[in-house]
Amino acid sequence: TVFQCVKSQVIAAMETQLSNGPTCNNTSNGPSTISNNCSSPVESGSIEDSKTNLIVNYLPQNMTQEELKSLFGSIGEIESCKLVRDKITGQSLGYGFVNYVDPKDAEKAINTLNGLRLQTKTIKVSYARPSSASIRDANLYVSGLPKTMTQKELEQLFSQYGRIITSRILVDQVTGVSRGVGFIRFDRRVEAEEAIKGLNCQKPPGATEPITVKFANNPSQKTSQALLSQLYQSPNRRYPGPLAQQAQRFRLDNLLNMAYGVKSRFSPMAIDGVTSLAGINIPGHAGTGWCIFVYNLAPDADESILWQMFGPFGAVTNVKVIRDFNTNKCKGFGFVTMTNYDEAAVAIASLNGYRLGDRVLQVSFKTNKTHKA
DNA sequence: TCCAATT
Repeated sequence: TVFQCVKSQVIAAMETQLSNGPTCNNTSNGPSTISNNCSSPVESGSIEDSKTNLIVNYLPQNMTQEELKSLFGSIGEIESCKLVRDKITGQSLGYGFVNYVDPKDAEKAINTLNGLRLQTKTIKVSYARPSSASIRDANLYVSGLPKTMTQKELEQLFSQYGRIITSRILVDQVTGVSRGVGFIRFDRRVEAEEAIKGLNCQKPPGATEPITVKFANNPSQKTSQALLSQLYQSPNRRYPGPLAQQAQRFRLDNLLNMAYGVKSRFSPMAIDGVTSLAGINIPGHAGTGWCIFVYNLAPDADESILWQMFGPFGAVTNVKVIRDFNTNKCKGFGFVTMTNYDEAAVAIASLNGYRLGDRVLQVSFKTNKTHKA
């Protein structure tokens, strides 16, 4: 069976060479990392590790850098903030960096925002390791795993080769049973290389078949290749003169739309319902989104509770707890701004009457009162 | 047989 393992890899390598067709994978789920895999300065032992710089993973695909800054800005003053995007398509790669002014705010952000549910994702907030080539391309793809192997057992098998940053076993979306494939991300590439040498084509303890261990594909590269491959097949690719450029741009937009549901700022499809309604006086609509009034918050309520309540319903661009100027305690209400009307409406319908502690919340679109009653 | 983890 070891021979079969090697043979299957040779065939797989051939197929990789041959297949450049478009792909569409929108089936990603949230993270399922066991244990605390945060890279803290203490764990990595380097005195030079930043205590203010955070990496944020598993962000929703449609989340913008402004929304990221708004979310983490509710904790404390931000020095800089960056959402990482694909260099070619501009698509969010689902992670970003937040650098605080005060290390205490970075710690607070980990404690309050790590594990926050946003739409279909559960975000991960941890200290960013110092950027270096040695930590890149340290992700392994593992296949042929026994269906009974757990994530913990997978980590135990690989942990002898280095520090594991994340691990995951893919499961059937319907049955929840293991698909026998997974991922292991090590702290360093050299650790991943050693794990391949030690575990590829080997049988895990108790297993009847050997596993395959190799470097994982880079999802962002795959995205770019699929899109460029389609662009290359367009009829006017041989004459990329001035006239063709607008069409190319348009074509790329349509490809992005079809493949990923993207509405880029160049596309006519970016003109959605909210944009076309701008200027019309509608309750709760503030031009930049839909403002929601939240009443009956506790005196100690803070912004994070609003993010936690409204974030799962869709794109939230801003939250604010109204506080007494002198006591700094919440005056019992706050506001949430959401980008999309539909998501705001569902959030209101779901959260109005919601019991938070011993209080029943009142949630509605903000009304436009010009004077006090 | 592939999840958006290093600016």
